[in-house]
Amino acid sequence: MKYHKIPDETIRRLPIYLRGLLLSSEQGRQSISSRNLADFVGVNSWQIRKDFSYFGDFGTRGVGYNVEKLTKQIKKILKLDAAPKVALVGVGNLGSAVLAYPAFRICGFDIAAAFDINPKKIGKKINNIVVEDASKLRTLKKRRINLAIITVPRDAAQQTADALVKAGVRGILNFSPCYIVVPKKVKVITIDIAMDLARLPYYMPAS
Amino acid sequence: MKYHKIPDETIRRLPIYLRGLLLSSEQGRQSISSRNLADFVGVNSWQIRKDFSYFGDFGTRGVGYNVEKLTKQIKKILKLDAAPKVALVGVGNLGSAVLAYPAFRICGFDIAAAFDINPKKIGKKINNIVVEDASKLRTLKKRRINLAIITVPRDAAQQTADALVKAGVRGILNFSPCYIVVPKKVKVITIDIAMDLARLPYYMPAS
DNA sequence: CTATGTGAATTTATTCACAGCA
DNA sequence: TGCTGTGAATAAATTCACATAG
Repeated sequence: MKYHKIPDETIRRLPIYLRGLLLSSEQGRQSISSRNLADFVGVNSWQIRKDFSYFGDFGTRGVGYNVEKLTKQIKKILKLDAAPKVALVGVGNLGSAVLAYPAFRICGFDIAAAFDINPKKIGKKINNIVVEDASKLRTLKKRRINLAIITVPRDAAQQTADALVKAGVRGILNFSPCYIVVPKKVKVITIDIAMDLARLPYYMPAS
Repeated sequence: MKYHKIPDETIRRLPIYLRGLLLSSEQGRQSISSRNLADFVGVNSWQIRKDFSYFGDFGTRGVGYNVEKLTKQIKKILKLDAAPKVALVGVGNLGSAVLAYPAFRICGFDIAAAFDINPKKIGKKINNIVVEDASKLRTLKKRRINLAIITVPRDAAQQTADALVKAGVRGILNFSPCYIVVPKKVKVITIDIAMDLARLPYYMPAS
C-alpha cells in the first residue's frame, strides 16, 4: 500500500485526525488505538486504519498508534512541519475574528501579515499584527508568504485573489461567498458559511 | 430519474447553484444554460445537468434553465422556502461576525436569537438582535427555533450542544474546533477554519 | 487475545457519449 | 443547431472480513 497516491478524501480527514491527536496528546496520551481515535473524532475505526495505511505502518498490532510519531507524520504529509506563514486580507468583522482565532497555532500556522484598504484600520494593531495597506500586497513575495486568507466583501474578492496570485500566493482560503477564478497552479478552498447552513434543513426531520 | 434519492454530494452542491442563480438573477438573467452556470459556480456543466436530473425536468432543450423556477425548486428541496429561524450561541469575535454576515439573508434565513453567558454582553444589541442569557436556551422550543449556530469556545461546545438538543434543536452549525456528540436525529455540520487551512499546503506545489 | 493492515466486495460519485427535443 | 436529460462506463471511496503481528 505504501506506494499508492493518498485519496483526496483521506487528505480531507488528516487534519481532523491531527486535531484529535493533539488533543489526546494534551491529555497525556502516548498511544491510541483506531477505536479510541474514532470515538474522539467521529470517524469509523476501519476508515481510520485504511487512511493511515496509505502512508505506511505506524501502528503496533495489539496496542495502537504512537501519538507523537503519527502526529509528526501527518504534519509532514500535510506540509505543516515548516510553520507556514499566512497573510490575511480584509480586517472587517470576520477578518478580525479569524485573526483572533486560537486554533491556527496548534496546526503550526504563523499569521504573519494583515491587510486592508480602510485608512482608519491601517497601522492599527489587531492581535499583535499591524494592519498594512492592501496596496502593499506585492511585498508578500519578498517575505516568502505564499498562503492567504481572503475576508473581504464579495465585490472585492476576485480582485484581491488576482493581486494575491500576482504576489506569488499559491494557496487561498476564501471566505467570500463567491467562486473565484485562479490559475491552475493555485489552490483555493472556499468556506461559505451560508452554504453550510443551507444544507442543514434538508437533513432535519419534519418538526 | 425522478424517483431516485438525491445523492449527498448533489445536496452539497445545491446551495452553490442556488447562490449562482440568485447572483445571476440579480443581474437580470431569466434563463441560464448549464454551461453558463458552470462558469459562474465552478462546477462542470455535465455535473450540473446530472445533479438537476435527480429532481425533474427544469430545462428547455436548446435554451437552458428558467432561473426563477429552478431557484424555487432548489429552495424547496433544501427546505429553505419556510425562512428557517436560527439561533446563535456565543457572541464573541466569531459569533458577532457571523451575526453580521450578510449572506444568510439571500438564502432566506432569519437569525432570530443570540445567546451568551457573559453578563456584560447580555441585553446588548448586535445587528438588531438582543443578546439573551444562555440559561434561557430552553425557550427555543416555544419559539419554534430548531436550527442553531455554535460559536462558543471549544470547552463549552459539547455542553452547548447538549442544551440545544434538549431545547429541541435539530440542526447545528458548529464552529468550535472539536467533534461534538449528538443523538442521531440531530444533524451537525462542523466548520473548522484551521482544518481547511491545514489542507492547503498539501496542494501547493513546492515554492 | 487485541488491534493493525489490506485485499476484495460493495457502494457511491463522476464522466462520457449521445439520443431527443425546441 | 444548441442544450438538456440520462443510460452506460469509469473512477473513487467506503465497508467488510480476516490474515497477521505483538
